Amino acid sequence: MPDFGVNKIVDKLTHELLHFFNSFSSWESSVVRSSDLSVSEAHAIEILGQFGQMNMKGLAQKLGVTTGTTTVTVDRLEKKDYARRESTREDRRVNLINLTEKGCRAFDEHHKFHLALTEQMISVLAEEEIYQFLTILKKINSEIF
Amino acid sequence: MPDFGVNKIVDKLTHELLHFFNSFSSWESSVVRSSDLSVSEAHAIEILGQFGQMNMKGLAQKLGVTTGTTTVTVDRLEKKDYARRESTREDRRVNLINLTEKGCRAFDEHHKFHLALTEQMISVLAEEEIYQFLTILKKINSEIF
DNA sequence: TCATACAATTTGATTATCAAATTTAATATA
DNA sequence: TATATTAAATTTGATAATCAAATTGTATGA
Repeated sequence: MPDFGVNKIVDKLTHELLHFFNSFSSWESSVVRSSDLSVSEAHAIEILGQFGQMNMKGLAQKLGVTTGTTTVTVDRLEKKDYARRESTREDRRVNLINLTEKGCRAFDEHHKFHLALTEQMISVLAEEEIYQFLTILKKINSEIF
Repeated sequence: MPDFGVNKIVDKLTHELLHFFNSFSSWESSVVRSSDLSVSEAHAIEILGQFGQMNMKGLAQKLGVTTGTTTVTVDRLEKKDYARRESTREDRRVNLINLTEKGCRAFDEHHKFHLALTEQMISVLAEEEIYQFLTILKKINSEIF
């Protein structure tokens, strides 16, 4: 027997999630377009800044693209001096990708925008909703994504 | 005088938001790649299915891209019979974009994935958190995005 | 009527992406 | 030890996505 109350909330939540995601997406690209970086370059810097150095495969996974695509992106980041490859002794097939100092600065710069957006979100929420939001996102991130 | 309690929660929330957004993003592209549609085509169908027919400019805005890009996307959707342009009598410059029957089916198909994802999210939340999440997203969407 | 504004398209270039093939290195096993 | 297998990264060849700027066709206000 269907529970219409629950079904309705699934629809509503889906709608709000889509709105949220699409808006976040446009916001992100407009922020990036105002910088020296392309969207995929910025995305890679964001991952590297957040998680620290990693190999091509890991970066590709985090970016959700193939390693071929990631090779191209990292090529460009190296050319522009935002990142560099470092080969490891343990396994000479592996390249560890690091942010350069310029890359770290770009990360901080970009991250400030994210912090500002979060502040904006917080400003429209009640005190307890802020903590609820954090709790909810943590649960979803750890158990689903 | 800085409030360290609040600053810390901004950082945490930003971190979780980024994780959430990036995961949602990869999820979306892997869902799309398993279909006949490209990412931008799917995105356009998603907007049209959600909001109904709209003109090129409106669609471009929702997609967060230029009208030139949108023209190309709609060209492809028309070629594949997912959407069609309809010119209006009131203003012959304007094209209203509609989903075809095939386009509507594709939207439903894709939307089912979104509903399933939302169900998954709901399944890890407590009853009251589901409503909190909806309330929070509504506030952010209406007041910020 | 005519200048201005506007919606959409086109143009020309760059960037993003994939799947598949290739290269190079590590590892297991016969 | 030789050799087959697996694995990381790159390259290749093709297509898709995107932008800014120029263009086209239409509306509208002075």
